Amino acid sequence: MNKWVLIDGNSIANRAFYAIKPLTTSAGLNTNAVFGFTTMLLRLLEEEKPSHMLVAFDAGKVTFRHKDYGDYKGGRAKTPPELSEQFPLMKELLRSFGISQYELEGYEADDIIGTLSRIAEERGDEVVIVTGDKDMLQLATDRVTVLLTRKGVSEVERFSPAAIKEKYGLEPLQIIDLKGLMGDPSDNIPGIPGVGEKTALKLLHEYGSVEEVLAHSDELKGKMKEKVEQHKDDAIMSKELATIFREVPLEREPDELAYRGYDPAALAEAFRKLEFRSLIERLGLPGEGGAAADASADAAELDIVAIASEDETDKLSAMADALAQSQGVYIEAIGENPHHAVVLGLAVAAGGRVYAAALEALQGEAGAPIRSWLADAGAPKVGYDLHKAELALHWLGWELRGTAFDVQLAGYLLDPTDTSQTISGLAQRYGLPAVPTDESVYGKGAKFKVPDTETMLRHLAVKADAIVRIAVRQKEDLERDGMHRLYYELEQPLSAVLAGMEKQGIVVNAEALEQLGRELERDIAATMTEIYRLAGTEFNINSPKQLGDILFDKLGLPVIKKTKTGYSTDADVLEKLEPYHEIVPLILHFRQLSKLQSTYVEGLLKEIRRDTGKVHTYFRQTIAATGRLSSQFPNLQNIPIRLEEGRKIRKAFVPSEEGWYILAADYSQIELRVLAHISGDERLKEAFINDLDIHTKTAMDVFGVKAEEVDANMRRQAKAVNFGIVYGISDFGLSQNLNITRKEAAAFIDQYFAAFTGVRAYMDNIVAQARADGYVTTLLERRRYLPEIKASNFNLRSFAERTAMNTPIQGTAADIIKLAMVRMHERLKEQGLRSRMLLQVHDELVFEVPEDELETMKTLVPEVMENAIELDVPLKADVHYGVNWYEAK
DNA sequence: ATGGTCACG
DNA sequence: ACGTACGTGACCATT
Repeated sequence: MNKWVLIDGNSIANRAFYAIKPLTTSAGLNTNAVFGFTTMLLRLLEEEKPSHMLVAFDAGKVTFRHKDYGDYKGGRAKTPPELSEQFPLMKELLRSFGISQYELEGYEADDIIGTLSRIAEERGDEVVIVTGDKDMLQLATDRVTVLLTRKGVSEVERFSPAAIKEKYGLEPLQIIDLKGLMGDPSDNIPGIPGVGEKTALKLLHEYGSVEEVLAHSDELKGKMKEKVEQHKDDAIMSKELATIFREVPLEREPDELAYRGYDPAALAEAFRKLEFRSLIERLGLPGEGGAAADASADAAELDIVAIASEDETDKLSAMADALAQSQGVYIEAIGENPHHAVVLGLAVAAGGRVYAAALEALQGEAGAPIRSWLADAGAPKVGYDLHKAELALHWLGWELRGTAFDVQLAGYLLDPTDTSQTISGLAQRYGLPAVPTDESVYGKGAKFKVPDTETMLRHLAVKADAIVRIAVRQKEDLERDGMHRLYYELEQPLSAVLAGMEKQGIVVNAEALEQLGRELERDIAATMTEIYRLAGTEFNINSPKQLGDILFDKLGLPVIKKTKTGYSTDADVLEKLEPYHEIVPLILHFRQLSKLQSTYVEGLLKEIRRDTGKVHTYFRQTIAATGRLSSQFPNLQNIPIRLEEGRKIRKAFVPSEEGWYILAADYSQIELRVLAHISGDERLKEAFINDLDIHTKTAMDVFGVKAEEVDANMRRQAKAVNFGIVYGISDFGLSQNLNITRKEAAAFIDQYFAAFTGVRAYMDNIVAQARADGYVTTLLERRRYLPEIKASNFNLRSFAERTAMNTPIQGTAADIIKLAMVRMHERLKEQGLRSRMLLQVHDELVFEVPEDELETMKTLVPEVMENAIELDVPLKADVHYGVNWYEAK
């Protein structure tokens, strides 16, 4: 059977444009929408394997719909020039792909697709329609599936008539009625004012169509009745406008749309013009002049000396001699966890050559000069993820010092939202010679395999060479963006501090955890038995699906919230269900216990190293978009504390030496202090200068009462408002958190802003600034781009606005504690202290301290933390110590 | 691999 | 009208 893929070109291009970060060719031509469009085409070709394919575009400014309704698409914002200039590129690219495209004066892409899908269906063919426009769901049938883009263009949702029924409770054709009732502001289709999706769906479930709703308008009540009756004509017209016209006079024969694949040379040429090097490589397209664009093409230009074994002493000594002129180094450590990574080898770009040596070649005597070069703090190294390399080498007994520049770290500062700072990606960004991706060399997942040594070493060499070139460009960029000092004075030094903490590790007392585990086990078993008894059957309580069946189908409890796959059973929901059935609190209890058991008892026990008796976390410096650290393998930044049962886990975290103590110091209200500083709000500053209880103070101002009139509940609510402010407040979010109505939440927020006018001004300004600049910054000039701040999609835009409010606050707090860590590291060394910094938990630093240093550390740590930076308000750090982490409270 | 849930700041 | 609090990581069940 034939399969047709019909693409709504304008819709997909639009989605791609707003979803994908700005991207230009070296000549400055915008290509982000083309890029998104291309990846979408590639995925469709791969996944759908179409026999026929067509991309339809809107044509002309006036369509037949304008004849009936002059205002059609009236309110729509103009297409930005950055996008319009990309349409010719897309059309040209389609020719290179050999994919048909079509546009017809007076008709929209929808109508062309509607007509073709009808024709294809009549021939008995299968059709897949790809669009971002929900209206097109009206075309779905047993043979016609509609793929709607989600999350920009990276994901699609597949709609058959059954899926539409499930999601909206409507037949495909009723989608037209839906739009008739609710209208569509983006096309200036009026619908009935005051009727949104929720109301429209309710009406349609009841009456079935626009006509039936209008016929029964007398059954409606109040405002609704009034509106419907007033806007009958609008509803009818809106429905007509939303109806896709399926009789467009096409001048094409169906078989002209047959897709026969692309010519690799033509496609490669098109990609080269667009500078889509990664795609050329990903598809294995021919390079310029026809040679395959594989690693060897680029590597051929490199002068590589590959050293596979320690017998190659001449080469090894040549490598050792060249190290003095070394520029770039790449150390290959395989595996996500650097404490268990396997080092394959390293490559050094030096003196016009790249030396690449396998680990085996470096382990003997001939490798000694290379090992001492690695350990030499006076020998500067430019590399990629040297933090990971340092840890991986550590467990081999090798040292790595003298990190001068790291392109992964610099890449993160230049764009902290770019989740994969790979050498291949960085090379592409700067228009440098292509570097094969690690995936293309090693494969991934179950298919991961180290190739022959020769190939592996060549890959390392290419990466070492690229590092040097990338570094040059990044240094310019860091300077340009004002992040030079942030990099050299903060992040780069911090990297070594973190590696030191991670190598040190922290002792976890296995016996203590096992004891706790046995107690949990008893409680879990008893709880399970009771749950099964009340449910009348045994089931997997850990399965949200099975649990949902028991609670909502078997026991008939009310459904509070749904997830996309079924009933929601999260703690929020269960708490609301507590009064209905005695099984509910038991499930909450079970959840709490099994979380502790699996993640914190069993999980942590697995991470204790046999050789050190410690857990060695990996603090990642290039993950969090705000500038915070993250912690993995295990995550030691989320050890329980809020509930006493879980808090006991902390008793297992103990000092590594007899008679030492765990000392923990945490910033008090650092984020609100930062907010006071950057907003300049006088009242908030005043509160901190006088060291008031900030939540009580907030309650006084929000509720307009005196200090002694603030009760626990008022303080709790004020605290939630303060959290909300830091997160980029919304009335809905606050109402959820406090279990109050949206109106009440909105009133709190208004009260807050009336009192803290400087905070309101800051929130307004930062959003405006993000709009104008496209990014926000922290106090130390850390930057985060927010392209979605201009999105027309309300959700995307709102999210970006909240992020604009939150990131400078969270990020500045992160800057400050990072500064404190670097200073603290220096002070410990300068003062010859034996105390060791072990952990950072966002606003807290954890140390192990010998008894005779307790007094010193009790003053030194808060002093360093409080003076890490000078703000308009004082910083405050509290310090506690004890024989374990639990007692340090 | 993905989604749901829950631990932390 | 829209559907939400900001930032993470680990575990389990399910595909």
